[in-house]
Amino acid sequence: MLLLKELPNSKSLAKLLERYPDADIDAISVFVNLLRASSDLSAALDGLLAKHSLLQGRWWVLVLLMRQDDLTSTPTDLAEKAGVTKATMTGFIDGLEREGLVVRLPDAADRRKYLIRLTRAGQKKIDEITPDYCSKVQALMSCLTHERRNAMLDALKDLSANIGAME
Amino acid sequence: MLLLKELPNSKSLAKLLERYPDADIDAISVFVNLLRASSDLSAALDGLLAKHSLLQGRWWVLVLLMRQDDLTSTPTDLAEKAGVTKATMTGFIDGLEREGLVVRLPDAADRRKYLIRLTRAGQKKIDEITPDYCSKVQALMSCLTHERRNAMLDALKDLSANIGAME
DNA sequence: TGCATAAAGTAAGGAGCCTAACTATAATTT
DNA sequence: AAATTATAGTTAGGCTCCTTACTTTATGCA
Repeated sequence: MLLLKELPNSKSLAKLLERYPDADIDAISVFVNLLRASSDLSAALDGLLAKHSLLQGRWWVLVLLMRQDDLTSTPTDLAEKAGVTKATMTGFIDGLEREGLVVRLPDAADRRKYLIRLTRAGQKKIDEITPDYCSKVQALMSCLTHERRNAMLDALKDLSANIGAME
Repeated sequence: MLLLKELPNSKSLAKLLERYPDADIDAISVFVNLLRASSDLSAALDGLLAKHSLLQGRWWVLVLLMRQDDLTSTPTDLAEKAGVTKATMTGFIDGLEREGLVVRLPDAADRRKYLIRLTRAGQKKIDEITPDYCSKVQALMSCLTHERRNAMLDALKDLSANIGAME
C-alpha cells in the first residue's frame, strides 16, 4: 500500500479549507493518519515475517489453519476468511505447499474439492514465528494504556461497521 | 493489502493462549483490527476514486501538487512525500501525464531534473473529486465524536512514533 | 433421465509497487 | 582540468494481488 509520509500540515489544511469551505478537517485528518499508521504497521509486519522467510498472505493462511481443530480447511473457506479471492488463495497455497508447510489432500466426498492441511513443518514454522510476533506487537502497543487500547478497538469497530457510508 | 475478514474470536484466542501463554491478547487484537479496518478504508477509497477514474497513487500525487504554492514539484520530492520509491513515482507521473493532469517541464538550472506541474485539467480533476472525498470521509467519521476522534488521532501518532519497537 | 445452473479450483493477464541496474548530469576531490 | 563520486530520473524485471475466463464436478429442475 501507498501512503503519504508528508501528512497535511496546518498550512495546507488552511489552503484546503479556502478552496473547499465545507471540508471537515478533523475527519480527514483521522482518516489519513489511520491509513498512514497502518501502512507503517503492515510494512513492519512484512519485515518481521521476512526474517522467517514468510509473507503476510501466507502467514495469515497458516494462522487460519492453526485455528481449525483438525488443522484442515478448504481453499474457498480460507479465501473467505482471509478476505482474498479464491484465485489469490490458490497462489498462497501453491507457495506454502512448495515449502512443505501445507498439503493438498483430495476430498473423498466431492471430487472438485481439496482439503488443505497444516503439516508438521507448518506447525513448526508457526511456533518459530509466533513468539517473535507476539513480543513485537506487545512492544509496539506498550505505548498505549489498556484504556486507550480499548477505546481504539471500539472506535475501529464502529468505523468498520460504518464503512458503507463511504460507498 | 490483504486482511483477515475472520478476526480471532474468543475460542481461537483461547487456543492461542494455551499454546503461547505469554501472548498479549489485547495488543494483538488492536493490531489486527487496525490492519483490518484500514484495509477496508483503503478499499473504500479505491472505490471512490475509481468512480472518477483515478487510483490512490496518482490521487496522492495530485494532492501533493495542489499543496505547493506554484503547483509544481520534482519527482524525487514527490516520491519522498508520498512514501514511495522514485521508480514508482515515475509510473504515477507517466499515468498522470498521459491523462493530461500534470506536465513534465525541464529544469533550466539542472538538466537532470524535471519539474512536475499540475495542469488546469489536473486542478479540475481535483475539484471534481474533493467534494465527494470530503463528504464521504465525513460520513464515515460521523460515527465518532470529536473526543473519540482526537483520542484516536493521538493514539495513532503514538503508535507511529513507536513503530521502531517492531523492528 | 437429461439439461441448465451453480460451485470448486485453476490459469492467464493486468496493475501497483518494489529492487537493482542503468544513463545523463552535477558536484567534489586531487 | 581529470577523475571520482553523488544525484535525478528511467528502465527492466519481480512479486503480490486482482479480475476474468475456463475446466471439472455437483446439484436442481423439467
